[in-house]
Amino acid sequence: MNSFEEFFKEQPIRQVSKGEVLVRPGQNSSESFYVVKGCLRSYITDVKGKDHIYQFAPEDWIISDLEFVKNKSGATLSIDAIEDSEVKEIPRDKMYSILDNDPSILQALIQKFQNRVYTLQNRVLQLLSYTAEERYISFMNTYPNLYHRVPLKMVASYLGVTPESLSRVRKELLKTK
Amino acid sequence: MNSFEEFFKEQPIRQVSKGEVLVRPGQNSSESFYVVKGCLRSYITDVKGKDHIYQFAPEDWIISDLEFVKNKSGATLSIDAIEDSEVKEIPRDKMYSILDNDPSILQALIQKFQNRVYTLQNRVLQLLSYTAEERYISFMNTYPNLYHRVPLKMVASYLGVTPESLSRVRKELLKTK
DNA sequence: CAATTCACTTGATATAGGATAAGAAAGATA
DNA sequence: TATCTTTCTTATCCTATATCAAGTGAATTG
Repeated sequence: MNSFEEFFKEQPIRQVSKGEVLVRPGQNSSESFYVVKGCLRSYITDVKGKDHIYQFAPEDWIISDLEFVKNKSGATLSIDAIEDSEVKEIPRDKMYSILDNDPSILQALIQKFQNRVYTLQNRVLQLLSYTAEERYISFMNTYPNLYHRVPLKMVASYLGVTPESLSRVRKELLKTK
Repeated sequence: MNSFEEFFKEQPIRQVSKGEVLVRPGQNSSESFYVVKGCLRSYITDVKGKDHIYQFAPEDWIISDLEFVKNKSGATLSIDAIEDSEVKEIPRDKMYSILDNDPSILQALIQKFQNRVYTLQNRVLQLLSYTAEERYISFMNTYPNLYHRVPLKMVASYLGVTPESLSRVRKELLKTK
């Protein structure tokens, strides 16, 4: 065993249909999911009942609420399927057992975390400095295979704008080009 | 040697004065800094010449541009001192050599990354869903020892608002309480 | 395939926060 | 202590984006 991917591949495939919820807010039997086919998303629901998408996970991505380990307070992550999907899942405790002592696996995980941090950092900096239009363009460039596949309103939720605004942004872009 | 902290502690202390720049945009001899005394910050300067603070590092924090390893595009990280400070520094290659093969150090680093991701995630979710006022309150709660020590305009830059707006927010808060 | 729900667009109006400008306060320097 | 510089505040005006409200089209489902 020398990688997560291999570990995931050993797991049986689980079919999930569009709309199916895999992780619920507050639930603490959390898992990681490797997406074989389809697309998942993770998101929080704020106090006003509005969703904010934290991450999309199309084919070959791993998604989890691992990052919420330390979470004491309100923020509650959910994961659901936005397309009919096939996933392989690993419960958290099993996940940790993989990590035990093999330096090469640990190194690989560090690499993954570094990528994660890099991505998040870019998102923070874009949220701090970009307009809605700039963020949308950046999203299309960064995820060229995703933006036409995910409903506009979810892209809006990921970018931190309303669907109405994003619709207008898109209209403007079509005009200009 | 079983922790970063120990490794840092072995290094000699370097004095830096307020305003001194430790890492310049584009420079690739990057280092990590452990802050013994004072406070550093990392930030990018966007195309319009505006600073956006990515992180503060008061006593006992480690700050680096490690996270910018993969950065190809325009964004350029800088690190400077916002108070007269004392730091211990480790160049990147030395940093990597520490990580070589000791699982316990690797585990510790993974833990650090997990915390980092958790923090960044919270920041993303707050930027997506909070008003300027809510972000300011959250900042004060999260960093109670920092907000009164860092100039308001830097807090504003960290939160993604103008100093003028933050000043107004603060005024409102004083009224309401 | 009719019905119902969901996704997207468009328009009118409202608002949080930005930009600009100027002054007050507080620190730094000489 | 006086001068210079930086930080913070306050006021006015302005813009990007939100909100509210319909309407249209597309997709799912009975």
